[in-house]
Amino acid sequence: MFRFDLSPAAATPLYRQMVAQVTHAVAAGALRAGEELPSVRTVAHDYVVNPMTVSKAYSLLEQQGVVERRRGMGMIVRAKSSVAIAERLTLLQPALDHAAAVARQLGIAPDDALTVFRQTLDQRHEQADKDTLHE
Amino acid sequence: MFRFDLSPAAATPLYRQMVAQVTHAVAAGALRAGEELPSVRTVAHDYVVNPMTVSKAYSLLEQQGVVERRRGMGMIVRAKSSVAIAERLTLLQPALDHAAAVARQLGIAPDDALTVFRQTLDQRHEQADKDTLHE
DNA sequence: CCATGTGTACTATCGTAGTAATACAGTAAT
DNA sequence: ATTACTGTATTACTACGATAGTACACATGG
Repeated sequence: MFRFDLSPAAATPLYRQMVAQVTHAVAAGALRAGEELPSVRTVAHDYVVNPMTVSKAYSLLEQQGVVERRRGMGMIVRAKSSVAIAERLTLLQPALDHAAAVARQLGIAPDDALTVFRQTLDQRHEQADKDTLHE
Repeated sequence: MFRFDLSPAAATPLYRQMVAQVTHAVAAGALRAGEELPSVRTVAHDYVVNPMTVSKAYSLLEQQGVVERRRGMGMIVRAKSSVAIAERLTLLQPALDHAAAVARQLGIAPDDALTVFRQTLDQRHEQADKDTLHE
């Protein structure tokens, strides 16, 4: 079952965090067509969030065509199981644009920015591997 | 005189945009110690925002020790003219962290993310060069 | 049918953050 | 003192996110 990673304190609202995470998981193929999302009430209970907040996120996901709402039965993933690498890069682009803009404002050389980004990516991968072992 | 680049429609509030831009400019050495920032009312007029919004940004900048407020006289840059590359990279880090997190959620290989980031950086540099010519 | 599980509509309320309006406070030159 | 700049404190308005409660709609299995 899909697991969220929610930060109530973050600046980005909870329902947007959910939307982004499901969208990314579907694009990456971690969530496949036909899979069920956890029920509104389950998520609300597990993450101590209001059911309507979850429902709001699911509604948005339906608008985007990512999931299919089935009243009385739960939500299932609608999109094709995995998305082409090109489309996934499109989703990544905004984050990269922002990072590049900041780098420029700071007068940081592209090479330096790239080096640090490489380190950051490596760290995340190591961390992820650890997490996987613990499951 | 320093120029802002404000997007009223953006998700990040105006006053935070200002804080970030001044902070970055000072760190990069584009704004040097003793330089004056444009007056609250000037900025308010030029960018069609409320003077208090500008003042709020300036207050935050003072708290951070970046500028010095002088009632009746305007704000001047207080920090040393330029900051070590290491510290500038610290300011860049959050943006890179976010990009790396999204890349992982999307299941994008580090090499692919790096490649796209390199392209993005290059585009920004070309664009910046063009802008400079037009000034 | 009914109990229990799904998701939803609607309305009201609360808290917070961002922004705006007004009136005030300090400096400098005339 | 006056004028014309500077920044500021206080207060209020507004929008948005999140919550709460209630009532409803659909599916499934007993």
